[in-house]
Amino acid sequence: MSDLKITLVHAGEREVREVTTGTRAWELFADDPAVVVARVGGELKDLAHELADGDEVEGVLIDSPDGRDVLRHSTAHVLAQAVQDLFPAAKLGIGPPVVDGFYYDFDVETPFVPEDLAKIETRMRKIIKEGQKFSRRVTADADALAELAEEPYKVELIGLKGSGGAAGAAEAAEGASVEVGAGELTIYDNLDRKGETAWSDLCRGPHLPTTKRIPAFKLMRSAAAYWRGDEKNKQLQRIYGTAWESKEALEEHLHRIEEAERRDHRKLGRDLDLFSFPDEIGSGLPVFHPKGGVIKREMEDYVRRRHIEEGFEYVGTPHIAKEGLFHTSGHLPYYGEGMFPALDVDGMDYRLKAMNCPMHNLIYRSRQRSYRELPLRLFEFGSVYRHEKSGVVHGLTRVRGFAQDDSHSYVTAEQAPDEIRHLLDFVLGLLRDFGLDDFYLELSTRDASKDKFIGSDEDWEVATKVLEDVCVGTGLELVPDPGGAAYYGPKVSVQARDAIGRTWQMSTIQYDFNQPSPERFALEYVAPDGSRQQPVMIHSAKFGSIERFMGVLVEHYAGAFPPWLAPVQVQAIPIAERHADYLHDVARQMKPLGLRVEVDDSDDRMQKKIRNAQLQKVPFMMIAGDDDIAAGAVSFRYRDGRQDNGVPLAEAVERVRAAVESREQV
RNA sequence: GCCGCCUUAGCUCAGUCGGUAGAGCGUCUCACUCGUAAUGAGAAGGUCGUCGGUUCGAUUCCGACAGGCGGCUCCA
Repeated sequence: MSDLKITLVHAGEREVREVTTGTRAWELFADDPAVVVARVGGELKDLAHELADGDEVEGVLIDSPDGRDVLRHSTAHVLAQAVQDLFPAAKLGIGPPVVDGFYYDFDVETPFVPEDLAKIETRMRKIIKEGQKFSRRVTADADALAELAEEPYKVELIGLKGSGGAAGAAEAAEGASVEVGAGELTIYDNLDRKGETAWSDLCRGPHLPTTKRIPAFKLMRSAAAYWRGDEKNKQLQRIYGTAWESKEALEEHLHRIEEAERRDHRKLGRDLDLFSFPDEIGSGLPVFHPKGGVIKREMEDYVRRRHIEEGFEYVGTPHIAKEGLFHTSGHLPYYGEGMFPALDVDGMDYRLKAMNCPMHNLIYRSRQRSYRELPLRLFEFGSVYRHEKSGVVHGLTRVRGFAQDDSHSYVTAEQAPDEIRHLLDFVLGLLRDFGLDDFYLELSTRDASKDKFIGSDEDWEVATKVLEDVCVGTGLELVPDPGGAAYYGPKVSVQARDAIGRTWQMSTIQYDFNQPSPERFALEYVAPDGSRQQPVMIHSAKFGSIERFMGVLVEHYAGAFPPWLAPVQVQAIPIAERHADYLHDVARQMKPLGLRVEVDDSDDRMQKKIRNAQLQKVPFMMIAGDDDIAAGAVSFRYRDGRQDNGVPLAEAVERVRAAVESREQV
């Protein structure tokens, strides 16, 4: 029983303590029930971990990111135990923590139904109440294989670990590393009050001390998922759940989900009469109603004007082309299954275009180009059609036909960095004008081990370096995305966070040295010395897709658009029928200014009219009764219920006009 | 594309243990004209997603297809 010196780290302060051999981590935190695991020498350990001389120990709180992961992973174990109690034939997959929750995969004969989830949840509550201990046990591979002989998926994971070490396990499946870590193989036993093993699972840990330390959880849904994330593998049944440090935190989480549902653009699109997806047209093919058309037109007008201001020339290209064009561009061999099948026209195969660049290349190539013309910037709203798999179509954010605000800048290699910088500034300014001002960049690069990328290593290196330098120069957060590049070149995308913190990828800038090459479109320009040189093309989409961007805007604003985008900017509401003419007069003064004003002269009561305008999320309700008319004024009501009564007419008109012009929210 | 669930009036949803259906909101008509989120009365509106099967009889049971939802895979 010699003494050990350990360092206790707490809130940035370090305290050296002497403890006796055999001291376990929990003894340091006995007075703090929020500590659920310990960070020892930088690694998370169970509270039952035995301390060694020189250890640095820090308590990890249940409401910290690591603490929540441990809580959620432990809850996943309880889920698995409950499932195997109720469905003894269920084989275990993996059960990692994920953002806001956890899941566990099971191989079962029949998929789970909602009633099963309710039963499983009840069983889980019982296990939690029993206060089972999570007990760690180190095992040899051979012993683990024998013990888990009835669990084929666990056996597979052990085999992968054996073959490839940590890398093998990491590749086994996203999340599989929680089952088998880099070091020794461990099994966690759940011990009941009597100390008997109630259930066991192969697991790296760490875990909560006991199941009783799970304060709040809920099973969310079940769905199929491919084993190890591979389409070719068997589908297992995945149960998703969430777990939190308190009932309140769980409630808040569920509330956030409700809030996201309230903002769902598919629902708001119908409620606000913006767009629809008629069955008769086909899946993923939206139609815009007049009110959605206003928003779409405002977006288009804005982005067309901005492109012209930034030196782009507006062009137009058709929706279909002979198949050979997409062989030349390289799209067909690489992404053919993403395009709609060919149309036979007089024995010749035509394709709906899935991208605009090949056609812009033909505009470039329509005559000889001089270096004096570069950068040559082409822009259009290109309607493209992509044969998205039936299961992925989603509202406006994943459609089969959409308009890209697509541009291609043809530049010399030397001009490329400046052009990219220029485009990035353009994009960021645009996003800000649409109310998105929290973003980061993602740099998608080639995965050299995959053959879906064309071009030489040197060219890829140069292109990637150019993009990276520009990105770093912005000072924005930069996240790498290895393997995410287009087949023809690396890509930088701007990720914008919306009003409730979700991130969306819309704007992209791509560096392409492949399509201009002699094997493809053989684009050239005449250099100052008279030689023929190959330009670089920079693909760029600001909204990305008009449709997707609108969907995101609907959710970002929860349908309450700023006046400049609002389909109806002013809803005029007479107090009584006799006040309608006055408001029609005011509307006549506003309309020449381009303002979208409607007078509600229906025979509803004015309270009802206000309610309707409120539900339609109209930014300005303009009300007039006897008092207003006598004063030559109107009264405003805003969406938040705020009132501003007796505003003189001239001032009222100017207020609306200024709000629209400044693109501010009201 | 794969797995599961779903599809009844314009919308949200009841309902029929197999005998062809209801409500609220909305729409239309009439009356009412009211100071900041729902005036009252009346009416219209559905081959119960489509096609096929079982059955004396199918909206209901079975199958296929289409569309939707939640995931997985994918996302140039």
